[in-house]
Amino acid sequence: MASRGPGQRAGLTREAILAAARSLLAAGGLESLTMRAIADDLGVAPNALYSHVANKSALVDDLLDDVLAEVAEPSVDEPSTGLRQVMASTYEVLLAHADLVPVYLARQGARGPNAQRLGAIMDDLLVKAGLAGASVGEARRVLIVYTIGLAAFSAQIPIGPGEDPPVRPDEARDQFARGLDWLLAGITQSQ
Amino acid sequence: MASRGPGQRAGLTREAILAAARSLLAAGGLESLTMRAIADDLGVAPNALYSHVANKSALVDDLLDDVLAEVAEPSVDEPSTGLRQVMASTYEVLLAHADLVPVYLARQGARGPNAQRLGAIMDDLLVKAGLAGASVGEARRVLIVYTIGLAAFSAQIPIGPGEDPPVRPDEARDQFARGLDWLLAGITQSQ
DNA sequence: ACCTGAACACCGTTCAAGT
DNA sequence: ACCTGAACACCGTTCAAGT
Repeated sequence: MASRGPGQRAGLTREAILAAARSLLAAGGLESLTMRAIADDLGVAPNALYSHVANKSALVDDLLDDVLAEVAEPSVDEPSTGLRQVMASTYEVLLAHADLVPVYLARQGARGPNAQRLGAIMDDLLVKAGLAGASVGEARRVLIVYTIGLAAFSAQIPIGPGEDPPVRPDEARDQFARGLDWLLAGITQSQ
Repeated sequence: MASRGPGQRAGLTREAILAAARSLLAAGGLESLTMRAIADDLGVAPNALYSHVANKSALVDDLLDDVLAEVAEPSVDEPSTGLRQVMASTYEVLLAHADLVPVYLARQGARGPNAQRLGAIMDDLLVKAGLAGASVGEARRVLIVYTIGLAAFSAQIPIGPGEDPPVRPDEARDQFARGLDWLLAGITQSQ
């Protein structure tokens, strides 16, 4: 390591920091995501990160919203089908980033631009399904909570009494789809 | 503080430690629950706790299962009503311990004796409702995930896009009940 | 068996200084 | 503006010792 003195640039970027955070998360899970580890991977002093990120919390917020960019928008206008598509895509994206799911749960649950975009899409479909007023927001929240919750369950984060055998990915997917159908049936038939 | 030397008893108990942990949690939330703070409240050195608790993780596990002891068992045999009762009671108990809800989510989600007991009760009701085989466990997990998820949402832990006004307790309760009805309708009608 | 003092190996974050 | 060194105020946990 040819060392830099103070004032010498390391070419640090916000995007480079996020990338390092992602690979750290993928490799060692949530508990290995520390500012010091990120700095270490980038060959930089821990406090150098604070020139590009306000604090760890803001960094994690960015991480969470970035993932939601991968969620596919529905390809049809029919409400039930459309909702099934967005929620299924969200579920798959969350499973693909299983290490982040506990963060969505414990933390605020993403409030960035991508979360906003998906929320608006869901609301549109719910209105098309005949919901109005407060029940639109209610149904949206129920669907989101259900999806993150099931993703947490499928992502090896055991919930509830623990005798059950470990869930296989395809079984988890079926289970998610079945519960989602239950919910959508209840939501649409209640109008 | 008349100080004790090494070897002198402080009258420490596992139950006293749990009580201190609970009040710390109630006062300052999850982030104020540290081994050192517990020790401080009990007038004891931090490492003294390790004579009564294996580690912080085990302590939190006990905390989580203790809360579930408050959940009321259903008073009727009719499956839908019984399930509505257990889940509603669980929801209320979780809301009464809002500070613990993120822990249920992020962490394993309780595997102690009380969690087992409630799981068995739910399974009984689901079987009475006509479910069989794998769908019993599926339905139970869906109901548990939904209940903890909605409790998290109601307990001021925002989930999803964030324009919504803060949810009032009674609104949250209504929302939980509505989604639960959706789920139960879907679960029972699918048989 | 139960507790203390001291220490280890960490955290996130701030501050002053260098270029 | 971007980075470093050093430090602050914390963590959970372990180890050796005292009674």
